[in-house]
Formats: sequence, C-alpha cells, structure tokens
Amino acid sequence: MLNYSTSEENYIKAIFHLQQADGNVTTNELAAELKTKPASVTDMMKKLKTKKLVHYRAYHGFRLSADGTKLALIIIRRHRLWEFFLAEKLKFSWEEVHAVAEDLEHVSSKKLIDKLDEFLSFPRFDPHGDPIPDSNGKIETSKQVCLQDLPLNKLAMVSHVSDQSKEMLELLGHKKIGIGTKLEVKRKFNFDNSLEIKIRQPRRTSPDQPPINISEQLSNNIFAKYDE
Amino acid sequence: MLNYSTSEENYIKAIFHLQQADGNVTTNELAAELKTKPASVTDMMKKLKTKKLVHYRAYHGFRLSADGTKLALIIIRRHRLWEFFLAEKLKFSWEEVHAVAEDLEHVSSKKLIDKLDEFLSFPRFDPHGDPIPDSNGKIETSKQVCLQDLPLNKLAMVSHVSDQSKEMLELLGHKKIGIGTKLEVKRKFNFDNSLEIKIRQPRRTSPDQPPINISEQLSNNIFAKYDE
DNA sequence: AAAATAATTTAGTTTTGTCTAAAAATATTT
DNA sequence: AAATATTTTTAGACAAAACTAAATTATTTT
Repeated sequence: MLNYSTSEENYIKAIFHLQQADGNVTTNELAAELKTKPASVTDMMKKLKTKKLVHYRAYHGFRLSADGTKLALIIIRRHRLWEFFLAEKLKFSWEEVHAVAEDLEHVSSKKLIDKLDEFLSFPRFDPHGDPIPDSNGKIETSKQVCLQDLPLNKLAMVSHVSDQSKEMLELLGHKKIGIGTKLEVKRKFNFDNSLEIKIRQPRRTSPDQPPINISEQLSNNIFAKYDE
Repeated sequence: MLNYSTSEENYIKAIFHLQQADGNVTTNELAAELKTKPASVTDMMKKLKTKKLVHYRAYHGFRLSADGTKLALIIIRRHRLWEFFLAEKLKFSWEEVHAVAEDLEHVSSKKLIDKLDEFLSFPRFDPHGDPIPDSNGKIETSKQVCLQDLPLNKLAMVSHVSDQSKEMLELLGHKKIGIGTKLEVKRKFNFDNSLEIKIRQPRRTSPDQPPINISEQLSNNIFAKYDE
C-alpha cells in the first residue's frame, strides 16, 4: 500500500462520507464539505484519478474506485480507533475527541493501528456509535435507523446520536440513554409522533423500569440497530 | 503558542540535538543530519530567524533562541511520551518505537500530550532511557556518563544505550543489562580499558552475583547516571 | 430551442519546501 | 599573504496544494 498526503486522505474520506448519502459526488458539494474552493477540488480530482482512487469524468462528478474505498476504510479505521482511545483511555469528552483524531488519523503505520486495536480489545464502535472497520477493512453494515423508524416491540441498541449539543447531552443524561443502551419502542402516538419506550436494564439492577416518553424531535436524533 | 509545520519542527529538533554536543551548529552538519542539502538549510534558517526561533548570522552557524529551545522541548516531550506509550502499552520493541514516534510527535494538541502523560503515570524516561520533559518543558539534566567515565564503587543506574544493533542487544541480553539496571564499577584494567562491574539485583533475587567483565567498546556505549 | 443561470474547469499566481548550479565568503595551505 | 579548498549563500526552478478570475459546459427557464 502506497503512502498518501494528508490532503489526499482528507479528500478521500470526505468523498466516502458524501457518497453514503448520494452515490455520485459533485465538485461543489465536496468543496463545501472541505471548506475549500471548487477549483481546488477539480485539481485534486485529476490527481486522484491518475492515482486510480476515484472514477471521474469532467463535469460529471466522481465516486471512489475500489482502491479509493479501501483507502477510505483504512483512514476511517484509524480515526475511529483513535477516537475510542481518546475517550476510553485518556478521558476526553465526546465533543473533543473528533478534532484530535482528525490529526492522528494521518499517521499511517499499519502496525501502530493494529496494535492499538488490540490494546483497546478490538472495539466495534467509536464513542459516537459509528462502527470501526476491522484490519481487513470490513465494516459493520447493519443498518441504523432513528427511533421513529424502529418497529414496535423490537429490541434495539442505541448506536449513534447525531446532535451532540450540551442541551442534547443533558437530556440524554436525564433519560439515562447513551450509546449501547438497549431499548424497545412500545407505542407510537400519532398525534405528536412521540414515542413510549422501555429501557432494558443492562444487568437487571432494578427489576423493571416504567416506560418513558420521547418527543419526536429527540427520537429523530437517536439512532439504533436491531437484528432482522 | 503558534503552530509550526512538520518540516520546521524537524529542523528545530535536529538543531537541539546537534547543539548538545557542539554549542554552535553549522549548515553542513544540519544538512547531513536531516539528509537534505545545505541550500535548503539556509532557506529554512532564514525563515526560522524571522520567526525568532534561532539566532543566525550568515556564514556563522546558528543556535536555538529561548523560544526555539522551548519549542524543541515540547517536540521532544511529545516524541518521548509516544515512545513510552508504544513500548509500554502497545508492546512495540525498542527499535520500532522511534520511527512511529517520529510521526506522532507532530500532532500538536497540548491537551492530548498532557492527558497521555497522565495516562502513562508521568513517566520520567523513555524506553531508550532519555528523560522526558515535563509539561512546563523542564527536563532532567542529571548528567549521563558512559561506564568508562563512572567513578569506582559508585552506584549508578543504566540510563541510555547508544548503539541498538541486534548484536549489541544480544550482548546486553546475555549480560542481563538494560535500562534501569543498577551497577557499580569495581575495577578498571588499564591494559585494555576493560571494566569489572557488579550488578545490584533489583529485589535481591539471588544474594550476590559475581562481578562481570565489560570490554572497552561495550562500556563506551552504555550510559549511566549517579548522584553526586 | 434559445437565453439565462448555475456548475465546473482552465489559466495563471502564491506559498512552502525542496533542488541544482553558480557565486561569494571563510578557512586552510603553502 | 597569496593560492587553494571548503563551506555557505544566492539565484532560478520545480512540485504540491491552494487561490482568483475568466472561460467553458451543463442545466433550467422561458
């Protein structure tokens, strides 16, 4: 595996994320994402094309090639493992973790990352609940849906929280919901789309907690996974 | 504290190390150290001068300013803390540690480094036995001398090994000498400058080991510290 | 389908860090 | 102290990654 510049890596990572939604990524989108100018994006796309990391036809957008995707997953793996390390071992808070990992992710030693992974006991999710690709680049794909879209009476695990403002974290703390919390949606009220959910206690501390209410707004910001 | 490029940081660090020996550093010396060309060094020195990190007069060499020294100690702190982390937590071997730390040292978050320091319980020496500057840039200065220069019958602790070839490590392993080993030089033979040394057992496993012999060559590569 | 608008690319600069080759300053020899 | 050798600096170029302004292509509107 060759070595890529920090800038190239940032482009690849950004394309990967934009692709998740779109499929095809455009010059302006990417420029906005990277806070750079469209002209710079075009320059870089030409370079990444000659390196066979993206498929690109002038004026028609681009997407990652197989090699580009592989590279993206390597970078995402580095990023998320460092995030986990920072939160778990160095006691950084959720919000601080991302910026520092943004730098650490460009240190490219494969051995470093694999040993870090082992040191952390092969965590499967970063502190935001996003899955961490394994050393072969395989990533958990089980779909994540917001609480609104969960089927009723289906046990699910909270895996992601999109808004991380102080206010949001305060509310989550109060309701005792965090990444990893297991819960079931018991009812959905069509009047205001609020939900009644039941939280499954991890080690059945108290025998059975009463169900709690979640507003539509909140439920749209909490994501969870479940087995089909 | 401002932010400096990887390249600038590498120059600053190299000057710091060359200064230890010399005092004044020359263009060619630095070019050799950094495996670059003298012309590049001149260019960079002009820049570092305008940034007030070095004192520099054309044709007369250079040395770090107060600010430059401060920066050098920050970089060295990062480098050695990462080395300690890699060896202690990720189980990298001595030889591997340096190259990876070379990259990690350029991640410039002060908070990261201070939290890492805390996580590692504030280690005072890296795996090579070099002292780690504290968060204020203070560094242990107790002098280190090679075994040749130790006074007789003075208890000293091995703190550094300059050569780290396979052959050297093999020999050290055989003689059961490593960083932290406490020893005393009992005699010095002027014929071949070989030494007779006694190793102090850490927790007096066996009551008292017989003295062992160290060749001049070996003794020049092992450094130790002692109280005055 | 032509005109207007929006998106993208090209052309030409800039900055950082490097290089080679030539010129200038310093050091060493004789 | 003049000649020679060495070291250092200058001058001019280049590659990476960014930018601005102008030109080109695609898309939408009328």
